[in-house]
Amino acid sequence: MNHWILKTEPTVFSVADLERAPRRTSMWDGVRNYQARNMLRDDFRRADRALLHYSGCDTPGIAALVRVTRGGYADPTAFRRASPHYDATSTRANPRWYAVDVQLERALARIITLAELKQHANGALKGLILLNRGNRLSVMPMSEAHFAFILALE
DNA sequence: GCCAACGTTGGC
DNA sequence: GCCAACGTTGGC
Repeated sequence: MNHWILKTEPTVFSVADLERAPRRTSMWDGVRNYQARNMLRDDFRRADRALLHYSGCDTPGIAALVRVTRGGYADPTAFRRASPHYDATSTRANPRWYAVDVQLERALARIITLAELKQHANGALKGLILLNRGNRLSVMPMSEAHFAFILALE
């Protein structure tokens, strides 16, 4: 089983959106970065677990625990002209972009802030991609040890 | 294939 | 609002 961090701006997509969704499950779509795309397409598996990370907000940090319920499949938003994520170069026969489905396992009792995670950047969380300087990836792999450590901070 | 310019991300 | 970092674009 793989472990992931999924980054989102809470004003765009939040834990509340997952709570409202049928079966608390949403498509994770709109990713338009090749490195992230490759992970969604090739490495995401049903039953993988992921931490939802809020960025671009007052208090960046980990907000929820989710489960992957469907591995990579062609991102349908790339096919829709009206979608902000529309990409004419992505076709059903040869999709360029991929999505996965995630289900909310639970919101965390509190936001585990990025500032708090950084305190462990040279210790237990050494190597965590989220903490890399200038990191902009919206989908990141993480080790099971890092995953467990972060949850234990809750 | 190189690389400068540009746009975007995202923490602070 | 600032700025560092990065990805993409496009001219050559």
